[in-house]
Formats: sequence, structure tokens, C-alpha cells
Amino acid sequence: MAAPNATTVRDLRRSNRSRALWQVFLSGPLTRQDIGVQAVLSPATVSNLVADLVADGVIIEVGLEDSNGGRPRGLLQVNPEYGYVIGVDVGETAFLVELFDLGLRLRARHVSATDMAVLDPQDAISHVADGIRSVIARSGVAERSILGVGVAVPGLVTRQQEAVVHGQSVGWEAVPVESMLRGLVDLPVLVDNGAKTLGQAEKWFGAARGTDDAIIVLLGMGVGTCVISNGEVYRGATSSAGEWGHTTIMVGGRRCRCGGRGCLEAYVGAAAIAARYAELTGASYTASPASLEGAVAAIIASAPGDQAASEVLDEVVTYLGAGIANLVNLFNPERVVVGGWLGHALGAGLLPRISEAARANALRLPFSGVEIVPAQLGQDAVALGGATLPIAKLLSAGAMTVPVRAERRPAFTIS
Amino acid sequence: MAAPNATTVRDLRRSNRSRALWQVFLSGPLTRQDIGVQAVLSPATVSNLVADLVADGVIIEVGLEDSNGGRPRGLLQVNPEYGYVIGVDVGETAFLVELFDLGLRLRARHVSATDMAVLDPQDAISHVADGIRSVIARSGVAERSILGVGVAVPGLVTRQQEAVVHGQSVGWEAVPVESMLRGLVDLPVLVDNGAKTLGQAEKWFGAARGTDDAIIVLLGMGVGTCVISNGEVYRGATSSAGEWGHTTIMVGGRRCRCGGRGCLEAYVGAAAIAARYAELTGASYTASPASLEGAVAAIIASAPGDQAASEVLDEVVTYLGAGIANLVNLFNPERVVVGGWLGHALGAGLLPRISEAARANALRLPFSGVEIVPAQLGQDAVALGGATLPIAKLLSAGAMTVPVRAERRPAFTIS
DNA sequence: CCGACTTCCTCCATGGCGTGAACTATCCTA
DNA sequence: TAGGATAGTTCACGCCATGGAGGAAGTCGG
Repeated sequence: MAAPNATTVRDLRRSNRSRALWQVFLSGPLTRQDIGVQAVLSPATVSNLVADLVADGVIIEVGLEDSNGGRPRGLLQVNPEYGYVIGVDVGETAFLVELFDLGLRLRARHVSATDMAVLDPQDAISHVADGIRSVIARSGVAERSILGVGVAVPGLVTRQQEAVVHGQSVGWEAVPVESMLRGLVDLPVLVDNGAKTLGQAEKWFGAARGTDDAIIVLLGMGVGTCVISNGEVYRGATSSAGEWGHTTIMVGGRRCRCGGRGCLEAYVGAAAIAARYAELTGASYTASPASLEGAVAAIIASAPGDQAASEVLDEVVTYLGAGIANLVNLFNPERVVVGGWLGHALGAGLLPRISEAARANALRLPFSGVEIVPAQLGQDAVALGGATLPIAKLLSAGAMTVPVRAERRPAFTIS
Repeated sequence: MAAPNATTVRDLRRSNRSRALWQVFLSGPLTRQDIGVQAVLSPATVSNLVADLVADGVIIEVGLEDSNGGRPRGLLQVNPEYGYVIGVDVGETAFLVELFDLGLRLRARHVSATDMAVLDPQDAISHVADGIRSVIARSGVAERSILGVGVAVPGLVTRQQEAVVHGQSVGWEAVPVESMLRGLVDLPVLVDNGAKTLGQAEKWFGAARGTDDAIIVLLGMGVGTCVISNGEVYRGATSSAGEWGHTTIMVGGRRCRCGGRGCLEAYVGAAAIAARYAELTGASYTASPASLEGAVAAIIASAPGDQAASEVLDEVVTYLGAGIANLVNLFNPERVVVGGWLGHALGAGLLPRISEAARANALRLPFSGVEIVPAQLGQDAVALGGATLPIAKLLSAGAMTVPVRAERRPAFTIS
């Protein structure tokens, strides 16, 4: 994970520290020997690094492993009290701000119901800042021990210098969330797309754990993915990779809210399901994001007996299967995780059928190496995912206080 | 490019050697200063490394840069005579074997027309081996100075221990090309999918040069891609990523030779174009791979006046645009390169329309950062791409004779 | 032709690093 | 309580990149 391209012996040290630390964080508690094996470091080096890390308070020794005739192995873990992180979920109907320790135990939470439709970006950000101040106060944690804030937002996030959010669904056009928030709270701020943070949470703690090539599919109002490649979130050139919902699955097909035709989301998105059901039953349909979840749940529940409902779901299975097959063909993952509130609702009973539909549409070979599984974390893990952003930064830096030393040149790029 | 995850100071040396060498190879001739800037190394280190590399004969000093009042800068280049590589294109109708020096200058070529349909894998491989022996003999190069053979094959390539080829279009089922060929020629053998080798060639020397996130789209009988991510070929879990031709673009659509329905290839593949034209004109159509290229060229040429032809091409533009848009949404590249023989044929006149169709189907933001350009290398670059495989291996190893030292443990993986 | 100057490159002392081998710590068993 | 086993630490060693000093190789003006 994030091998910090080392060129000097000092970089090497940091790189090794980082490797050891990642291991302990993700699969701790671990013995020194485990670290050596997993991070490919000699016992002497591990001992040396661990001593440093313990001295810095980043990791702590928690108990001993039982021995059978020899000195017992010490168990090492990241020190939960080393620092704290804040994760923010900027949702379309509510803001969720959560403060965690480094063990990802929730220490404080702040929820504010809001309607993004009537909130301009400036107001939204100041609500977020209020939430941040609130969880800090409530948790009683010293502000200087907070490592950073990770903000998950709906919509595309691009980064030239700072993260800028383009939230089509909430009417945000090039909102520089990162710098705006930095002006309100004096903490490191990291911004990323909600699907990507949730995906990272599933990768670290959920159904994508232990996989280096996975795709987390998120179904809800919108339809998105988080692609994990080589153990890291795949971003592409401007960090907007994984936009699956508006890929064309039916040329010239149904109209989509994005203005296009035949987008996947126009067939398997929550709004599409409700609209299609209404169309079949002749019911008058008024889309309201708030009631959508109940409406879709009702359709799924009534499917066994209800002709229209089961027809709608058949269609969802078909299109979703084709869409997942496309992902399998293009990305060749070893696991596809189906999540999002709609994913959970469908997954319970329909996953085998979706899987079968994917098999029918995918190439045999890539499909044979993939497993399709339900997500393990709920929608509330978006904020947790946000909190992973500053943690990833910490771990990749090896939890070293950055030495003040001018970078020689820009980053490493070929031609 | 391939930062060899260093953990010891020796690894560090090799890593830095590798960085310098990659730079010189890809953007040489270069001065020592250039290397320092691009690879982020101090002048002293560059000097040191270069001295080593020159002593090993890997790079050579070629001329001096003009000075204006100071010692002139020496220009460094990879020594073309340091070693030789062989690239093999296992095509469906011919085998092409080419021997290059490290400057990628062609030194010898061997072509053998063959019909894969009537050739079993064992025979095919022995033809390839003959070709390899032939180019070695013809070039007069000492066998021990040959660094390796890179073989580009049609079909999927998976690698557990050794590369195994699954070539649906040529009827190959799990053929262990790597070990078979290794039994016949005493050289390092590397096997990869033809689209990926061509893509790597475009990335190193062609239209994808200088980009870290690109997609090379290959149109011909089949429809495939090579995805470049972070400057390297994206492979996925089992190295079969990028299978674009059989992604569904039209649920329940036209039948495809893969057995599925609505695959992209069934709309924009060469066979589909010819078949569709025949259907519209009522002509009897007999698909023959050999005549296909001419038939499609004729359709394209006659399009301005021919109603049926222009209708067929309109359709191709529409579907291809949607397909490319899907790639842009999912991978967020900064460049899409359109190649393959059909790509060249279409590209000449239709690229603007294809581009426009892609724009119409892609999300605004990712599309705004992408340029769609024609490929610069022809289909014969598949063998050249094969030759890049052993070169990549050489460069990533820093052209160091591998020290015989037991690896401590498996590779670096998280949890 | 010669010195002054400029720029590039190399050499060297220094501080860091990971490593194997020797050594110490800590437990179990008898 | 001694002996054995396993875990962890210390230390000398060899290797590395680096800044600074100094050598190399040109240009330019006289």
C-alpha cells in the first residue's frame, strides 16, 4: 500500500516504517515475527522499527501470545489513543460527522438533517464545520491530537491542487470544498467521493478485505462503484474513475436524469425501479427521495405474488447482471461487493440471480475468478470511510513528523 | 514505472539504478542533470549510477551538448548493442518474429503465413520456435546476448506460475505457451495478450506517450483495449482486464460470436460491419477473415454516396461512441488512442464523429479531460510490443545481474 | 596564446540504513 | 532449580545517498 518511492536511505527508513505500520494497523494485533514475514523485513529491522514506533507512541504492546516452551511473543497494535480522526458524510438529506480513535472506535457523532436542495455550498460547509466543532467538544479530545478530517461528498471530486467537488445531484458546480472547509476549521482536510470512501471502508474492514482487486458496487438513488486495484482505490487521471451509473447499457434506451439515454442507472437505480413499477401498475408516481426507500422495499417485498413487481425486479436483475459483467470484463476483479441501501435490499434474496445474470454476460475466464458477495458495512460507513482518508495519509507517511526539507523536484514521472 | 519495492539499502541501489535507466531509455539521450531532475536523484548519485551503468555497458555517452561558456553536458543513451530482444506476434493468419537491438531498431524479421484454424498449439509453438531460430541466425547476433523473447498472443493470458493462453478465437484452451516455448528455445520467455503489447508499444513510442492514464482501443476482427494506469498496463487479478469487445452495450441486442447478446463487438467489429452491410443491401455474405479488410475498406470508401454504407457507418459511430464513453466514465483516462486496422480505416474520416458521439454519452467532467486521437503505430507494432516485455523486465531490474540470494518471503501483500 | 570565468562532473567524508551473528530475556518442562 | 526452547536486542559491518570541495573541460576577452 502506497510504497513511498524511496530514493535515499532516510526514505527507505520511512518506507519500512510505513510498511510495518500498515500491517499492524490492518491485521493487528501482530507479533514482531508476523510483521517481518508480511512486510518482508528482517527480525533485527522489525525490532528496531517497532522500538521507534513504540517510543513515538504510535503502536503499543498489548499482551503476550501464549508460548509453549519459550519466550512468549509480544502482540503489537496501533495505539488507539495516538490520535483521532473525523469522518464526514455529506449526504443528500443529512450530514453525519463522526469522530473516531485510531482503532476506529466511535467517540462522538453529530447528525444534522438538511436538505441539500435548499442549501447553498457555503451554508452546507458551515454546517459541516459546526458538526466538526460539535464532535470535538463532545468527545473531549484535544484538538491538537486530531490527525485530520476526511469528507465524503456526493458527486465527482477532482484534484489539481485542492479537491473540488462537482455534485450534479445536489447542484454543486466546482465547489472548492477543501479550501472552504480549511478556512473554517484548523485541521488537515481531505475530500473524496462518497462511493470511494465507502469502498475503502469495505476494503479495510468489510467484504473486500484481503483482496487486492475488487469492485464495490453501490446501488441507491445513484449507481456507482469504487474500484480497488493493487489494494488501492483506482482513481484515473482526475480521480473520477468508477462512474458506472451513466455508462450505456442500452443504446438509444430509456432516458436518464443525466440527459443521456440507456444509462445503467435508468434501469437499476432506485428511482427507475419505482417509476417503472408505477408505470406498470398505472399508479400515479411522484418521486420523492425520502419515500423512495420505502417504496422500493415494498416492491421487493411484494414481488413473490405481485406480477408487476416481479417483472420490475426481473428487469433489474437482467440489467444489473449485464452491468456487473461489464465490470468483470473490463477490470478483472477477484471480488465484486454489492452494497448501498438498494444493494442491501436486493441482495438479500436476489444476489444468486444477479450473479447468474452476470455469469451469462461475462466472459467465462474472468468470471470464473470472481466472487459476488454482499457488502458487510451499511450506508453509515460512508463517514467511516471518510475517516480512513487521514489514516491512510498517516500510515503512508509512517507516522513520522515530516522533516522540513525542500523537495528536490516534482514527483517522479516518465517522459 | 515499476518501483521495485525496496527494503534494504541494496534494493535502494537497484531501485535508483532502475529509475535512472528507465528515464534514459524512454526519453534519452539525456544529460546527467536531466536524469537527476526526472528521477529525483542528487547529482552525486546520478554520477555514481551512470558510472556503474557505463562500466556495465548498459548505457553509453553519445556526444556532448553545446555549451555556452562552460563544460559541455554529456549525452547519455541506452547502448543499443547491450543486448537484443525478440518480439513475436502470433496472429490469426501469420506469425511475425522480429529481432531488435535495445534501441528498438529492427535487425531481422521472419514471417510465416499460417492458418491458426488448422494448426494445433504444439505445431504453432514449434513454428514460432523456428522463427526465433531463424531471426537469430539471420541477424548474426550471439544467442547469449539475447535478453529474452516477448510473445504476443490472441486471447486471454492468465498467469499463476507461468503464462497460459486461452485463445477463444483460435480454439486454444488453456495452452501453456510459456513453458512449451521454453522447452524449445533456451531463452527467457514472456507471454502477453496482443492488445496489451500493442498498447505498451503505443505508450512507449506512439500516441500514448507521455501519458500516465490512457486507453488504447483496438478495432479489427475483435475489439479490445489496453488500459494504461499510472504509466503501466492495467492487468487486474488474473491479467485479463480490458476485455471490452464483449461488454454489453445493448441488453438483449444482436447476437455475438461469443454466444452473448448485445456485445459491443457485435456492432462495431469488422465482421459485424460487413454482415450488416450485406444485410442491408441484400447481398449474400460469406465471412472470410482474409477478405474482410477489403470489404470493410470498400464500405468505408463508398459511404459518401452509398445509402446502406453510410447507414452502417452511422451505426458504428453511435455504438463506438457509447462504448468509448463507457471507458471514459469508468477509467477516467486522459487520452484514448484509437488503433487496430479497422481503427485506422475508420479513424481517417470518422474520428471527429466518433469523438462527438462519445461526448454525447460520457459524463461532462471526465470527458472534458480526455483527448481522442488516432494510433501512431500500425498493426505490425504488435511484435514490437512483444519485444518491450523483456526490455521492461531488464529496466525494472536496473540491468543488474540478479544476485543469488533467497527471497525471504512471498511478495508484499496486505492482510 | 593566455588567463578569467563558467559549468559540469567526480571524489570524499559523513551520517543513515538493514543485516547476520552473538547475546540476552522469558517462558516451559522436568 | 537446571536445561531447553523461543523471542527479542545489540553490535559490528558493509552498503548507500549526499553535500561540499575540487578537478575537468569548455567559452570569452584581450
